[in-house]
Amino acid sequence: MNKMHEKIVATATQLFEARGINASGVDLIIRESGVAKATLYKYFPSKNQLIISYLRDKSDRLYAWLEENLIDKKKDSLEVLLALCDLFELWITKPEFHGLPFHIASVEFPEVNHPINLYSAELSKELQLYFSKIAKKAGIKDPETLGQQLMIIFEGAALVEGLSPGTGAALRAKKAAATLINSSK
Amino acid sequence: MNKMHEKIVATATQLFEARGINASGVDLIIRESGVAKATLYKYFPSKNQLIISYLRDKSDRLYAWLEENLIDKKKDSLEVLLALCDLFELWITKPEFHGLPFHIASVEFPEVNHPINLYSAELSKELQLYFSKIAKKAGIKDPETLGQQLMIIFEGAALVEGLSPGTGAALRAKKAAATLINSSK
DNA sequence: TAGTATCTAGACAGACCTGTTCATTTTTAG
DNA sequence: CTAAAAATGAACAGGTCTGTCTAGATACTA
Repeated sequence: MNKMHEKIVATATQLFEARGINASGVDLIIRESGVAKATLYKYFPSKNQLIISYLRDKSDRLYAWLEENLIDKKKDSLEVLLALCDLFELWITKPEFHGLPFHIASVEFPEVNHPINLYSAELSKELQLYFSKIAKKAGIKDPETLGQQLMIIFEGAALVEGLSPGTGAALRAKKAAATLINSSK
Repeated sequence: MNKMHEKIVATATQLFEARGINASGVDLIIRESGVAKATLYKYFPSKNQLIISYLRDKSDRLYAWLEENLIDKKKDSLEVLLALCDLFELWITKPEFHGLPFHIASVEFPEVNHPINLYSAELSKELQLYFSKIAKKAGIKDPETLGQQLMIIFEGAALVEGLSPGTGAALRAKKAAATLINSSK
């Protein structure tokens, strides 16, 4: 895509995840990215639009990373579902992980009709659908239920891992997920 | 306690949960509570202290409500653990529920050394301990693991319920919790 | 009723926020 | 090489934020 666009999103991503979205002002973003304010406002008509671009970008990258790592799995087996859980455990224990972006955004913009809250809800549903789709392919009886349950577990794990790092939350979440998958065959 | 203190915390609670913590300025809190700014700053030397009082108060009320509703359960049985899950499902589906307070606070103040982030982590550990304690009394083999897993599930459910209301997240979380409890006997 | 402690309204400082504008410089393309 | 397009830096407007301070009204206590 566009070089400036990318640079701004990359810098915003860093700042949003390190300091929070509301705590990362436009002046800080332009200083850190070395871009003029008028340029930022050329590519993003408002800070809200920049936040939405950041959320979209993070989701895209997550799905790309998941697909890349699931490519060699049999698409219609429990194996792929368990591999997905492994990947989530890996993802949320990475040192650079800072919580599910759309979830953080929905907390920072809690008003139900705020565009960022609405978009966060969309991304959340998207992720839930992704889980359910893979559960269905794996032959799970009620894939929608299991899909949502797995998402609940990993969202919770992301939270607890962030709040109490090093207490094994991600690993225990994965084990809980495995138990649940086995009970849902 | 003190009347002013209570009134300020009550108003702050309402605003924090409806609009977010950072979006609820001191000026708004005093206007809504009908208290002078100097009075607020007499009881709370800073807004941070008010936030911490709010977090403490919410936790206290939660534990009091849980204890009150668990009082007639046999303290050393699976029954009490399942009742606890029932109560959490009930709690997070209440219309006035707006997410786990300490979790929201930790997202709004993500810097790891910020006093509110530190206090949120404390409250999170407190809740995990509460789960583990009850799991232990219920005779669970590894109560610490199950305690954390249950907390992960209900934190996740609180999130998903908030982000996608009406999709049955809380109920499915409770069923997942029951499955997990049965596998941990 | 007198005196003390408490609360009130409001102005104020100093910092930060988003978004706009404009003259100047740099980059790009033919 | 030249002309158009893009990016820069800086100032500006209008608003918000936390926290301080003061002068006067109100409430409690003895």
